Parts: sequence; structure tokens; C-alpha cells
Amino acid sequence: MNSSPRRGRRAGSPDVRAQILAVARERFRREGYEAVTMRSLAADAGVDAALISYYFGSKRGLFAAVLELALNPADVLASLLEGELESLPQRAIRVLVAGWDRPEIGLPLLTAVRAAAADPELATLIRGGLQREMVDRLADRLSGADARHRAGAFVGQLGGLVFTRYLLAVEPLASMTVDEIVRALGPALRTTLFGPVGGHARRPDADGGCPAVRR
Amino acid sequence: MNSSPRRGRRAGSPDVRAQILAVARERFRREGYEAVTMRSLAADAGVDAALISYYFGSKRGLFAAVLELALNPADVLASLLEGELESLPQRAIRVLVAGWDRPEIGLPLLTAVRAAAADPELATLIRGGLQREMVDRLADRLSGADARHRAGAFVGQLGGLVFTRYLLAVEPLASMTVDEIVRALGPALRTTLFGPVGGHARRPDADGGCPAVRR
DNA sequence: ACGGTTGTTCAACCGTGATGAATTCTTCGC
DNA sequence: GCGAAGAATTCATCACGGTTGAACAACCGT
Repeated sequence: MNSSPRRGRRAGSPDVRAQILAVARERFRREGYEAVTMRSLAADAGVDAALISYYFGSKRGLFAAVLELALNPADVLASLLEGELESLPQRAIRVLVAGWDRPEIGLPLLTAVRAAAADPELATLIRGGLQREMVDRLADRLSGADARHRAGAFVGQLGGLVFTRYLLAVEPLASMTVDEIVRALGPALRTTLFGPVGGHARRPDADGGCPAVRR
Repeated sequence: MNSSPRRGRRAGSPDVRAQILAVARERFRREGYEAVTMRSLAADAGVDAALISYYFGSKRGLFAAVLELALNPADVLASLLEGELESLPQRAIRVLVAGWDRPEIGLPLLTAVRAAAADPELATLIRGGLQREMVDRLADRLSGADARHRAGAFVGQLGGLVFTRYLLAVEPLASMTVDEIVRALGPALRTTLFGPVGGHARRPDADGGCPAVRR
């Protein structure tokens, strides 16, 4: 029995940090946040579990590091906003659904949202990204005093699609085709951006386009 | 068949099950799902921790039991749908925001949604409730071939409000007043129910009221 | 009085993320 | 070259999580 204490620093320059990151990225998106345990992940990466804490501080730190790699749809958003504003509603729906319907894109995003739902700090990460990359950019392209409000409502409706179709999978939204979703949700998004009538100029009146209701 | 189902020990201490349920209900909504540990909860209720597993099978079972008590907005929904359909969009927004803005109502709901985001079985619970109590009922009151699709989109948009404003707290939605939300989101909800123009009859055309876009 | 059923307690099990000391390698001043 | 500083790696261990099973106590019908 060789009592060879294989302890201590390994020779050469094996980039263990990147190794952990790669394995974690894969397993997190397949199995979600909680299902992946630090020990199993360490074993999977051929690494001691304590190294994860060493490099990333905590399990959450590792997850956040993975997120910052995977969560980079800034370019997608940019290209969306480059197009004509007129067709943004349906383009946004199509791009969003097309992305989230592909497992290799949708699963990591879903994992991220799930984790953010449970962990306030991760929620801050997502929230910041949404505000910076979506709300603010969209608001810049809109006009009118309530541009930011309308941008917020627009993002909120897209968020509703994510929440209802992908996170909770509520029917019928979960099973509808892209075209059906565009048909059912497109006009509403369009109304949010441009007002109830379809033209550009008209602003919604105080009652939100609905007749008064006694309360 | 044994005709005497009531055998065995008659609870010496007054209804421990209800006691656990009451304490759990309170602590879950204050501290969330994960933060509440079975031992601390048991100690809080003056009960052995194993009794929770005994009565509810697991911590999740206890949470589900709490949910079925707290999550009973069926009557709220019913009263919403009893009113005129015309004003449903803004009434729905007002009722939803008014409820979720009150901590004693919003916090338990938020806890439920948070837990459902992490736990597929709890998600099934929420999903079923949403479909049964909201989508199906609303679809029954709508007409047209795509009534169910429009009902789904409507619920999805309300879900977006919950997701964006309460779960992630994305600005500006998180800080907007009820009136501002009604103004920004009301027309869109109205469009979802009744079509783009504001009248009843017109159905959205195939491109969702948006000009064609090359893909 | 008895046997079966139900409620309650206690002690342990196993797995989780995290920490600190011990050990080995790399790097750099001299 | 050399030896000290520091970085990387392992191991043992901690505190805590939910859950389980064996024992015991109270109660029931017969």
C-alpha cells in the first residue's frame, strides 16, 4: 500500500478553473441548480470538491460565473432593435420563442430563471440585465413621455410568455405554435408600443382604453 | 371491511396537525420555502420534527398542504368574470395588483410561485390551478374559434405582470402605480380579448396585425 | 384484559455546502 | 542556484438539512 500522499500542487499548468467551469456549465443546464451537487460535479471534473470553493467562493459563485458566460443575448437584442420598430412585436416573439424552444438555448436560460426565482442575489443579476439590455434600449427608441412605461410593459409581456409557457407550462400557451402565439399576442404587443388604434401618434387615454368601471 | 375506521389513539394534545399547519403557513410566507427548516418549525410549533413527516410525508407535502389553504383565489376570479367582459382588462389588473401589493396576500403567493419555479411537482399544482380557474373559465366567456388561445394569451400577460413586477422586480414595472400600469397594459389586454381595433367583432388577421417581415 | 391501531419521541443516517490545516509545486528576489 | 513567499491541491471535519425506523404511550373495540 503506497501511502503516497498525492496532496499538494499538481505539476504543469492544468487549467482546473476552466475545467470546472466547462463541466458546471453543461451539468447546470441539464439538471438545474439544486440537482447538481458540488461533490458530484467535482468528481465529474476529476477535481477535489474544495477547489470549487477555492476558485468560485461558493456554489452560487460558480453558478454566477457560468451565467455570465451563457447569458449573453445582448447581440440578439441589439439586432432586434436595429430593425424597423413597426415589426418589432412579431419579430420579438419569433426570436424569443425560437430561442427558448431550442433546448441548447432554452434550458440554460430556464435554469437561470429558476435559480433566480429562488435566490435574490441571482435575481438581481437577471433584473439588471433585463433593465439594461431590454427596457432601457427599447425606451430609447420610443418617443413620448411614457416611453419608459411602455417599454416596461412590453418587456413585461414578453416575460409573461417566458413565465407562462416555459417556466410553468400553462396550457394552451405551452403547446401553441409560433404563428398562433404571434396571432394571439402580437396585436397586444403592438398596442403596447403604439397605442390602441394602430397608428403611431395616439396616446392611450387615462382609463387605458377601457370604459369606466365603478369601484 | 372493518366498519370502524375510528380506532386507535385519540389525540391527547389538541390537533397537532392543525397546529403544524398554522405555524407553517405563517413561517413559509414570512421566510420563504427553503429558509424554513423542519426542525425550527417543529420547535416553533412545540412538536417533534418527525411528526411533520408523519402527517405530511415530507416538507414538500407540508408546503403543498399549506398552499391548498392559502391559494384559493377561486372566488376572486369568479367575481371578476361575473362583471361585464368589456371592463375585464382593467379590473383584472387592478385586482391583481391590489392583491399582490398587500404583503399578507402577496407574500404567500410569491413564496408559492418561487417554490414552484424550483420544484416541478409544485409547478404542476400551480399550473393546474391557473388552467382550471383562469384559462378555462375565461375561455368559456369568450367567443370565436381561437377563444382559448386568446384566454391563454390574456393569462400569460397577467403572468408577465407577476413575473416581472413581483418575482424579478424589473423597473419600471416594479415601481409603477396601479393607474400607470392600467394605462400601459390595459389597452394591450383589451386587444388580446377583443382584437386590435377596440370593437368586438374583428378578429386579428394572420400576421397578428403586424406588417410582413422577411425572415 | 387483550391485541391492534394510532400518535409521539428519540436516535441515528446520509448527503449537503463550507472551512482550515497540511502538503506540494511554482515563482521570484537575491 | 537557493530559499522563501505564495499559489494550488488534498483531506478531515464541521454544522446542518430532510428523512427513517425502532421503541414507547395512549387509545380503541372486543
